[in-house]
Amino acid sequence: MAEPAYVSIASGYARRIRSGELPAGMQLPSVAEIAEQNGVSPIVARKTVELLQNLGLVRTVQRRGVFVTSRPNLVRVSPEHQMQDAETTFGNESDKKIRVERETEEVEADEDVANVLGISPGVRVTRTVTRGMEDRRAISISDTYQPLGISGIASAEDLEEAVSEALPSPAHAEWLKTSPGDLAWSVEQKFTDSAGRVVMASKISYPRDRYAKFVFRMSLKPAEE
Amino acid sequence: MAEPAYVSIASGYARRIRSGELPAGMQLPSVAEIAEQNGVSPIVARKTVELLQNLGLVRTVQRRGVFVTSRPNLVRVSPEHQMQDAETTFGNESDKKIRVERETEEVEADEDVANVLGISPGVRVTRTVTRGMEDRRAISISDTYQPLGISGIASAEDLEEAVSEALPSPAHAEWLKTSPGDLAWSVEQKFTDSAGRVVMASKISYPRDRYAKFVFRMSLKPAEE
DNA sequence: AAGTGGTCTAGACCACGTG
DNA sequence: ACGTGGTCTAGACCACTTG
Repeated sequence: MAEPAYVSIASGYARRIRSGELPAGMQLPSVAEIAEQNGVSPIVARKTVELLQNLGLVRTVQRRGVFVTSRPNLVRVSPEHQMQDAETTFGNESDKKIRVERETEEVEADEDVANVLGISPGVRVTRTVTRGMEDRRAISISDTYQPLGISGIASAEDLEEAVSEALPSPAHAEWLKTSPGDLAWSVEQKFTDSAGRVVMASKISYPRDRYAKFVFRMSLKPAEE
Repeated sequence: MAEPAYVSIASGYARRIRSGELPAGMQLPSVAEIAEQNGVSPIVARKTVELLQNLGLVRTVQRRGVFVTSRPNLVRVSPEHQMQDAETTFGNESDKKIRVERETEEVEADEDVANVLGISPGVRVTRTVTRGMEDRRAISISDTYQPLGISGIASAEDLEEAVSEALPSPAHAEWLKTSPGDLAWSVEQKFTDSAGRVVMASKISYPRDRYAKFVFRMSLKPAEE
């Protein structure tokens, strides 16, 4: 039960990236070159790159090459409110300019949305699409739903967030510029008020190659009653 | 830019699994059969299975086959305290018997541990290994470090958790029975007291095929000061 | 003995970005 | 025109499980 070739080759690159020998933005050898240098077939070299990609250490750009991730430690700190300003969400994590754009419209709730909000399908709700970018690269996109007449989360008392990996919706995939079949980080948020009503629900997608970790900070002190 | 074959084949299986047509525990056709049935080569059929695996819908068992995940909705609810009893951690999520075993020893802090706890390398600390299993299957393993003389988290005021995917340590991989190169969910916990001292730090690994989501619940009400 | 997943070889074509 | 990542074919061997 020896270590597969692609694991040991990837370990070498991982060590050199973590040590700083291969700095952010540097281009790695092409798949063909990795294959040649290590005496393996291209398909094994490709698995090497896939593993490094899943580890968040490199990202591949179609028809250009493999690059060391520019921001391996970008973290997403929770709680994040989709309606707050960009600086509060990402401000302390980045030195680059982050921009957020929003579009709001009134739509009829489909089955999923109705289910989350606890209303009937077809009822009209407010939908806000929020797109975040750093420089010119997409770093997030979300669909936020609220019952009509509610805006903001002032009345919210509790927040539940579920982190998973999932195939993004077509609209999310297009904004994040992910390839078909690529997974994305998915965070589903649910804000509830003291009566247990859901006042806001969001589904946020993040490109996997931009986030190394998801950080949650919480106080263990009891809330005042 | 059409959809790759392995994505569309996987979508079909995903739909049938989600609809319940393929129930939990059912064995999927073998890679060779999937290849034949869909008129593609085995390597494409294999990518199909890999995608379903990354979606958490199936899990593969070496030399036996591919099976629909038995518990696609098992969630890990935070905050989880490594020292608490198993029922509190997992109780409301499972109807099967969950067992936790612990081993505590005194060790010298290596560089990583010293760094997290804010002490010098070589200083002796308490290390607790916690292993969780459901039925006979491993569902978690963690290394918990505490400064000597502190036990429990009674003095902790804040908790920070970082979720990522990572290659598990050899000891973790062995317990979780993952193959070399397999990623695992990794949660790094840090409990700090009012003076900002780290009173407990844990690194927990979870097998990816056992957890569909990581859920965090938090109160938005201000803590009492 | 047969079947399985996991790894691997040695090729191939495509669409697209760069020089 | 060339190199790139992405996809794909048609085979192969291994270690192990199951019947």
